[in-house]
Amino acid sequence: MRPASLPAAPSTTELGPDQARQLLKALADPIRLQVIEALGGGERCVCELTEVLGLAQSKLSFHLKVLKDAGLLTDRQSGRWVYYRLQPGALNSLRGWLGDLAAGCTAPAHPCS
Amino acid sequence: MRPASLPAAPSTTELGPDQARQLLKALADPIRLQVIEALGGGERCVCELTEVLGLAQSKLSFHLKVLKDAGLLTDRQSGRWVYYRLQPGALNSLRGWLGDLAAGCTAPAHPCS
DNA sequence: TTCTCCAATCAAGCGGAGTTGATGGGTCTT
DNA sequence: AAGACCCATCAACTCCGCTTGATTGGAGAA
Repeated sequence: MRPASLPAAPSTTELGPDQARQLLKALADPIRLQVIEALGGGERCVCELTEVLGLAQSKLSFHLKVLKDAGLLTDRQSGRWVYYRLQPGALNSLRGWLGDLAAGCTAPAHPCS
Repeated sequence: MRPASLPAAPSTTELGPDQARQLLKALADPIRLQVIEALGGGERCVCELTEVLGLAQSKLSFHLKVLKDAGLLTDRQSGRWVYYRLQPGALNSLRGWLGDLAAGCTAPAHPCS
């Protein structure tokens, strides 16, 4: 059994439907979207995010885990703080996946019965 | 200044965060993803989709409504059948939105306290 | 008209994601 | 050492999305 929890290889890797679903689900939440946007400005520690977003520490930790498990975030511990940072490759992978999905939208009508 | 790392797909319509969330949520379901993929082959009526996907009529109708409300599908009635078809612009809009989101991922570290 | 078929909608039940508050582990300070 | 601080995790609860089965409406067919 692998150590697991490394769903996101670097930059543009082909991701399977499960990983894509996990990314979509992770992004489809207003709080997690705020986290993403807040981290768009750069690496931040949890204590800072709780202030900026006005969230309970427990709640924020829960959503950070969801984002991390999806491969959208990585964390780094420094002293007693934990810094989270975006993993831009994940967003681009999802973009590529959506492109592949959209690529199969040309076909003739298919009369029924 | 643009990161200039991606071809910058010109999104058809700028969508707000609410619409983006709705699209993400609609796509983050295995059944609805199967519907999307099935419709990638072209327009299909509901009765056909129930057979192909092996779903109860009621269940399929529920998911079709979710996808339609999100703007991913359009429907057309012909006789007593209803045909559903993909709305490729929605996928591309979401792609563009993801691109904008990923565009803000370059920033310096931000030491805490 | 009545009957059959297709699809949307409804109500009820179920299950899982999200929230809350408390606890525990880890690190630095005193 | 003890204490303060940051963060993850846990248990209990709420709530909403999904499922199920039945009903309704609409459009042909007999």
